Amino acid sequence: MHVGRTARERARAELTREIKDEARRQLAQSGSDGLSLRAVARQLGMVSSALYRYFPNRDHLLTALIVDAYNAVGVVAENANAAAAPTDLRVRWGNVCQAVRAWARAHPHEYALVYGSPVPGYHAPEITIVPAARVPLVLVAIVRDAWAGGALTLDPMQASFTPLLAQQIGNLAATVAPELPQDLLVRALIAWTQLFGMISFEVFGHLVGSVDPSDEFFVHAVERMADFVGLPPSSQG
Amino acid sequence: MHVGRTARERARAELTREIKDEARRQLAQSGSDGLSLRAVARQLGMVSSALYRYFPNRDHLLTALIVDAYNAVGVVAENANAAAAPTDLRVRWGNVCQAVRAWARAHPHEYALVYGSPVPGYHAPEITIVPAARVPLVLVAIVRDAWAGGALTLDPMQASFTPLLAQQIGNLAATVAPELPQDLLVRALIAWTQLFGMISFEVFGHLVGSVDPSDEFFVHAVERMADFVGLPPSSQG
DNA sequence: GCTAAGGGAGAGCACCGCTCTCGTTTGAGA
DNA sequence: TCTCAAACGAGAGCGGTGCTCTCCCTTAGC
Repeated sequence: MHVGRTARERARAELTREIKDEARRQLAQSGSDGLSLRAVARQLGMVSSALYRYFPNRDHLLTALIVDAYNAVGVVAENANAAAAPTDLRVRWGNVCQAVRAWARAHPHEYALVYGSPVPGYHAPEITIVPAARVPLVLVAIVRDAWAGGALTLDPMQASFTPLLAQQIGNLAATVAPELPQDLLVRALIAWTQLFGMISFEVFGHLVGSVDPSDEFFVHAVERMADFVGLPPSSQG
Repeated sequence: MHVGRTARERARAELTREIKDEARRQLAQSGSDGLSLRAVARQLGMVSSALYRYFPNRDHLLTALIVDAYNAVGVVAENANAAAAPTDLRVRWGNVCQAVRAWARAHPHEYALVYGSPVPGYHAPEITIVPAARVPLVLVAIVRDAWAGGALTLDPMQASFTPLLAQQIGNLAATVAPELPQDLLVRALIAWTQLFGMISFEVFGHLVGSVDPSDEFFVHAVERMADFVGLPPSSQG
């Protein structure tokens, strides 16, 4: 594996990882604003300027953490999806939603880094696109399986799309789910935004006055959105 | 009105307002991280320490801006609701959602300040609770009117609530909509989270790969969520 | 073995939030 | 009307930040 890697290269890779680990540790404690390059360097026993050999500036370090966070929540969602019987679509759906929520609650600052306000002056670089798509792709995969299996409890309707929206959804479908009726893809998108809206409200404290703790509201809403996309009742029930 | 207000008191009130205005100006340009007390003071021709006579620290200034932002979006929602015929529930619903989205797009940094990641170490003080409730209260008001008028297109079901959730919803209903079936209130909550999830995704750039520009997706989703809560078709159509 | 690139240390710049001290101004009560 | 405490602005200063630049040592490839 590490053929041709010199000692210097290995040291660089390792230090890069250590910097990210320490940065993630501080991020988890203090949030992205509290993440200080100087503090990271201090913790690693080096001087702050040395850190710039590995990351050109603070934003690049944050970007690396963002990519890692996207991948972390993506893996969690994929595993949750794979843990259920492939034919039990509703359990898969519920597992994925629960897994994303659990990850968000366990890593609120990383969640905020990714799904909260973008860092000022910061615009998501291309590197984040693929990892960012992992969770929605899992959700779409479930809907695709439901459609392919003829299991959906509602008939997709086509009529009500404006031309531009139909085109946008068509383009999106072409890359992620060509065979899926547009109506279903739109419903999945809506469920996707609802899921993260709900999680964000919980993690950021907007549910405190209404449904907090929100565990039961969450499972209820997830079921309702599973209804909304047309998933059949759990085969196990 | 200003009986008993000394010149000093009036000057203090005015300067406090000017500080907030200038802070809001900088917030709109640079985001909350870019908001600097020193820069605000500089712009106002005073020295930074003088600013601490008016706000004990940066967080208090941010809190004032948060309250203002909640009220701003709340007013916008209330006006949009009032602008439609009271009986045309779906138009009211659509107006409110569109108004909130428009405000968010026009003031992305203020939106991020309120609905994005909470500032590190910052926990929403009580003063924000009432202003924060204005938008959801408008949504609930529409659902209440629909229920009171017998206009809803679906029958609320009661069965599927767990005890804790039923209790939470009951408590919430007691303070905002005592006569509303719990099922309807839950549906409104879900629609509320969907609305802000969708707006956050748009403002924070998470829809770039899928439905962007998202105007038409937004109106479609709003209609779908109006269906979801059971609002009847527009009486004007 | 030489040389160029890689990498750490340190000083320094301009900024930040915040505190403290020191005069000045203001306004309310004696 | 005079007094005196409170309110207020200016300035210096502390410890922190991101980032740059220079210096010097080490490493790796020719």
